[in-house]
Amino acid sequence: MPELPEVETVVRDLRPLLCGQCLAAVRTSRHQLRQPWKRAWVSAIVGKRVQAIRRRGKWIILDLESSSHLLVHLGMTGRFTVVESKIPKAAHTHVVFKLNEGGQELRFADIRRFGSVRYCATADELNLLLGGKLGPEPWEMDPSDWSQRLRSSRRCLKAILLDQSVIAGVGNIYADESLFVARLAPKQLGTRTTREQADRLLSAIVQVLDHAIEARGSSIRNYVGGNGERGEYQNEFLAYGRTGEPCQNCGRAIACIRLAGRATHYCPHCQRSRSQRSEVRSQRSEVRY
DNA sequence: ACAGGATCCTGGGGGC
DNA sequence: TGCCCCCAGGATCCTG
Repeated sequence: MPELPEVETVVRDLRPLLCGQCLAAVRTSRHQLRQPWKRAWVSAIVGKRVQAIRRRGKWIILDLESSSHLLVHLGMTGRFTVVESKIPKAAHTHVVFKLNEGGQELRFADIRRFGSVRYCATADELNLLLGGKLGPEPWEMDPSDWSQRLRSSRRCLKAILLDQSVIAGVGNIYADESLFVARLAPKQLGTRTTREQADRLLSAIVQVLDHAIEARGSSIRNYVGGNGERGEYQNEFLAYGRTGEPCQNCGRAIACIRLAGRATHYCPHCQRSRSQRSEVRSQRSEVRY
């Protein structure tokens, strides 16, 4: 499931392989992706050089000559890799860009077709697609702005973390991991978040993402980096996918509930909300007196 | 206005 | 062994 660390890994892998290369030909499969491929894009792309490759949230942006762009999203099962042209195409390969040097191809494969590849003729078109609907990158988030964003939402923290217009790049895995590190309840409402908790959560997000990028992201099912290598962060999960296993802080079992339509893993003891803590305190005092 | 749910899609795993 | 059903979840659309 490619989230920010996986997308960042793909971009870092592809950068030395793509920058300066010319896209010499484009082939597409007959299966349409989420964003239908337009035939006119082929002639617009062919012959253009890749000037840069970068990431914004979970989106991959290839900057092409004459201020045009390729915008790629890996969805759930997308793979964006450079491979030797002679290697047979994997199943579910939907778009292939032939590179002018080295006998290689840039291939986009996606089993579930939740991903997308599209062409933007101008920077304005790209900004229109991404600009309005993506919040700041976690490293660039202003802490007081972040606190404000949390406190003005009546949604639970888990739902807010998944909202790309609030903070860009966090998905289900890193939302659970960040909330665990910050020791905050996924169910806690944004409006009930203190400034101290907001600071704690933002540091946890940055810490978890930095660590995951170092490990080349998490390979759960299909994900591989731009060079085809898997990630290793799945071996370091503290909460995600560890239902029933002991919490590394307190030893109690990690629970799994459904929040914002997503499986949510957390420690019911370490990640209690303030109201839950005071409930426990009053129960204890009842027992004592 | 906002929150939550349904939808798209395929492979893998569990149950029978 | 084989079949059916459910689950995984990012973005977007729909509903209350």
